[in-house]
Amino acid sequence: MNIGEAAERSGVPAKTIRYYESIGLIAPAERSEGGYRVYDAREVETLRFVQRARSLGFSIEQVSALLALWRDRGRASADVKAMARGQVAAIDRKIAELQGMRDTLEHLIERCHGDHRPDCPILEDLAGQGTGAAG
Amino acid sequence: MNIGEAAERSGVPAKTIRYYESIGLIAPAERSEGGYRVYDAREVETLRFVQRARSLGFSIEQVSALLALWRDRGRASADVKAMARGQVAAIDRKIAELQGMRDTLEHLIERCHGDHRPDCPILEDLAGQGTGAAG
DNA sequence: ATGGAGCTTCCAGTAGCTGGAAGGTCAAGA
DNA sequence: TCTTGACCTTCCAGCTACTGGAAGCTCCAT
Repeated sequence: MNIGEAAERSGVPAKTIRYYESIGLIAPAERSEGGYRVYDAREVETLRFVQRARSLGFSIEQVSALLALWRDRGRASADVKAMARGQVAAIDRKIAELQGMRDTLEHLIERCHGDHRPDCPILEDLAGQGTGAAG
Repeated sequence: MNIGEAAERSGVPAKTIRYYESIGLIAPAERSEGGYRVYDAREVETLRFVQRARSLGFSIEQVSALLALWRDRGRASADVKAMARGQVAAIDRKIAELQGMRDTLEHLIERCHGDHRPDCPILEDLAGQGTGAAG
């Protein structure tokens, strides 16, 4: 199949497939006589794997490592589990950071009249604090 | 004061101050005879404002709007409040997305032995699912 | 032969900086 | 006066992970 169909079946846009190939995340596809990239079911499966891992927040580099583990039939599941745990920890840090921002903003919003008057604790806070308190 | 001191006092790196100037977020600084940028307390205050707003997750474009509101002594606080509410909503969306990722990963981790054996539900899931379930 | 969908490569742009090179300025010390 | 070195200047490149678009080639149906 051509790249368009592979894109449709894997959920990875054609443009992105070429990009993944260009950075070496996936192997260069075979080419037809006319120079078109040709894919089979196996490669679509790989693309799906990449897609799913990306949607779970793994970076390209992490996906590359996961792909290697996936292809290594003899690998220890502990390796994969450790990566997943690391990813959960990273996500937790991001969530905590966002929560901090959120709480600060919420607090400011509560104290802001939100009417036609110019008094606004939100701006006053932004102006008054030196370093960020949310991260 | 020179850019180094302004950076130290505001918490915004010198490099970033120049960047902010280059994109028009802040006004071009005065220059000394030798061509050095010169700052006063007022500009440091502006930089702090920017720093704080950025740390709360506002985009450069949003910060630009907030700066305009801040400088407009007659503005209605409702405008600011609306922006802050929008920002909270955006943060909430991001948190929800991350929570989804987190929960999926946590679930997979629970089912993974994490030992020397190659069986790993994490990889199996990544390979088996078509489209992402976390976003 | 022709039209159009789909493919190719390559360049540029997105957000928000950050690092580094090459060189100018300034104040202190010998 | 000269030198040293910290600090400043501009400009270019690179980071993540794509995405859009231009110019041109291929393939298939009519």
